[in-house]
Amino acid sequence: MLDKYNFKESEPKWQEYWQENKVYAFDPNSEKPIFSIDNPPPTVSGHIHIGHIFSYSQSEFIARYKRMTGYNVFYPFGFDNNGLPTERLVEKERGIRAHTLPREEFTQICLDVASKYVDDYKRVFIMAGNSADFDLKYSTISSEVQKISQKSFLDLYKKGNVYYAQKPAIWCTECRTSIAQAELESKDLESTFNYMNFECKALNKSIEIATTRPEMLCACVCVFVHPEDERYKDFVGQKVEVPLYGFEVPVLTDDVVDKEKGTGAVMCCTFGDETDLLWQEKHNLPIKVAIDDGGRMTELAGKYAGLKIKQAREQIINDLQESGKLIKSETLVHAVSTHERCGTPMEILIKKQWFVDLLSHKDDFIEMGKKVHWYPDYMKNRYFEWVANVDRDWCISRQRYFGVPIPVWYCKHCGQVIVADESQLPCNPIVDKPPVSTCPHCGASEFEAETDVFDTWHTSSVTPQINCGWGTDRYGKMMPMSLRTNAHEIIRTWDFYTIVKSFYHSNCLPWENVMISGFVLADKDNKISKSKNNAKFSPESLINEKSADVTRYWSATGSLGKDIIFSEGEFKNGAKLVNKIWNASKFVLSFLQDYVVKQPTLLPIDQWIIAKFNQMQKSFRAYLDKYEIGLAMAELEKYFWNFCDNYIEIAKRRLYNPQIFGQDATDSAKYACFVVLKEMLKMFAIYLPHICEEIYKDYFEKYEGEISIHKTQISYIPLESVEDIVEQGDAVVEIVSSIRRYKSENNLSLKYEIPKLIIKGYPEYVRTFDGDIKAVGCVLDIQYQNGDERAVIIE
RNA sequence: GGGAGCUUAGCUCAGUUGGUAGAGCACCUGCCUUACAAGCAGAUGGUCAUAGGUUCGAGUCCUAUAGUUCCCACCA
Repeated sequence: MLDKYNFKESEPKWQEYWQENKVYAFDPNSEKPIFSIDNPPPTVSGHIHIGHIFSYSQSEFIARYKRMTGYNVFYPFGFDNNGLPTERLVEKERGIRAHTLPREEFTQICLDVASKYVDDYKRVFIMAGNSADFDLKYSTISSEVQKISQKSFLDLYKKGNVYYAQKPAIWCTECRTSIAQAELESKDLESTFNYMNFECKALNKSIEIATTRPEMLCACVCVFVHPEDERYKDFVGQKVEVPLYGFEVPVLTDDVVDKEKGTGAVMCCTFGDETDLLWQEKHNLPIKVAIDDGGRMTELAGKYAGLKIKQAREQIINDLQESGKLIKSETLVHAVSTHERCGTPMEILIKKQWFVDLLSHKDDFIEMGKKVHWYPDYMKNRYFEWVANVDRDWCISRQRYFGVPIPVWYCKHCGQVIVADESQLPCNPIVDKPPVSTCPHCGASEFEAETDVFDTWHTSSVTPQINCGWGTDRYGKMMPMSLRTNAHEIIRTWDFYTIVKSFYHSNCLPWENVMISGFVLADKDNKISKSKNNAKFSPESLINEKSADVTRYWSATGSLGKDIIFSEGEFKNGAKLVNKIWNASKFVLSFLQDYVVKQPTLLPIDQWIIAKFNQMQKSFRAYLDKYEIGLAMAELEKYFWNFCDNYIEIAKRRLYNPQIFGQDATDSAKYACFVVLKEMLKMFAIYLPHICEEIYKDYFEKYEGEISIHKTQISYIPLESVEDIVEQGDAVVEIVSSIRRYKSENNLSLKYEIPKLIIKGYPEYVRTFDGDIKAVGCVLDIQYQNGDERAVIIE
């Protein structure tokens, strides 16, 4: 072995080796039980960040653990490179707007940009030592995946779980598309509460209303007051005049109105917000469209037509003020639902859209959620709460360009929906022909292609179907998958929609277990955001500077499901550990050149270190079986430092001096060192795959026979030992510790030889270790005495 | 407004079923000891957020309170 470990040389070398030799490949012909992981396809929306490394490493540890404990691990790697996130990336990077370009041209640019990013993502994940099987790579824009996504739609259509309807949908005026409830993000925005009078001619008095959206005045359909509000009793049933526009609207009552809010009288516009929507349906109010797809005022707004919402609002407030109609305007901060991708406040527009029925099966989704094992368990609450709060069906059509096409045509004559035939998939209705030549409903023969594409989640919600080969024999055998891994922010989207799809398609769970990871925070309060562009947190610079192993070590120090603070200290500990593993291995192996493995009669202290190893591994496995990667590593680490600081110290005199202690004693130490180091390295290989491979390839390969440490199996060390050997050895460490304390307190060198030591109150078996205590404690003579309390007396 | 997590040493956090408070880092002391000074040994340091309760016994279980973070709702 070399003197110093150089990760800069070692890490790329082994990464290449693993890829070339397909060390992590899934074996479809293996007899071993399958452990399948539904690994999240990262959204191709920009550069990979440290949060990716953190959460992907955590689930990757599980893949390695399962691989090394008897499973045939199915660990694919996908990339979510279609849809709005990718479009936004392309628009930003190229400085273009999708709707200003011909569709084909824009799609081609998206494909080019996405493939560049996919390659880059893959490169960085490999740099981080990720052990996914990249031969199982999928991309959500590929034709294979499009086929499954469209098949999912056809299946839902056949089963009546998806429908086409013209109804109010959540709309993003920036992205010019409908979006789903799950894509909304609540944001506190500053706004103004504007008070104005609606005049009632019949009563010759005015009703005062307050609104944050005065630009919607033109779409006002009525004014609501609370039925028991004494102030406005007279107005109920009367008509009032809308300021600036002059048309009249009725005053109605509804108990949703909050008497305390604003003036207690509220104008209802179609649609200013979701309450308006509720009222419109309940009171069957007329619909007036004030805002268009791109967020500009329509003709309805009169002189404000063509203005952006914000501009129109400013101008109308101005006009109200000038005409003396504005009573007052107060600033306030209120929660506004915005599109999570761009931060634009949502609007409600009536459009024809495709919806997946969620509302009639909420109970089933809850039941499914109960059958899944969530790690950590409390994270399931987020799922249940979300499902309980879902109040609209899932709108899956997007008026965008770069995505999976909705495989549908409409009869130009009667509007009949014609869906593609499964044999046509993947299908692009703009190019392809419908499966019928005449409309089955009216017999007409002209059709209009659907130009919308699917919501990206419509595709990513079928990753289990993609992974398990939906439609092939494999599917039945592989579903449900063993494990889904993701961070907590997409429980309500990815996890939820995946459960919905598996319920509708196969009435089975998509996976048995879900492992949730946290986020990386820069400090106690701050997320590491892309906008801050903090270079020191970039995965590449961390890996280049600190090594992939150390970066992985830091990922492992996180607790399951919890956010982690970026900590220099943990990187330091990781670097120390890697260094120590190297030095300890180098030292131990220097005594084991040309070693021939044979199990000798083991000395008690050698039995002790092996027995402790088995004990540690048991708890290590128990933690990993619960996905507690950090606690498992801590167990291993603790054992390792004990091995170095106590066991090696005791064993090394035998290794150095076979002529004094005899061949049997030396063989016993050699065997224990050999076997413990080998098995420890395998366990460390889960977390620190590079350095462990380096040592394995240099030394242990010839004993194990596998071409990589990552193809070996973690195992217990066979041992026939006396009872209580762990307690016995621990007692020895305790005594040695007392001697060390004495020397430290008396400023003595640790090699100072203590002339006489009296050990009181320890069990008889301690005498067995007489030689070990003498050697490591540097004691010349030991006497044993009985006693009630344990004591170590130095004379 | 509803829900969840967290609150333990100066810092970052462990603490499985209740049984004498733990680790790492930092700080301090000592040690060149024939793998490693990027090392080793040791010391200091905590009313386990607060208040009640259950119990022979509570960091752990129950109830309330406070602080904090997150999720959801609140958009007139």
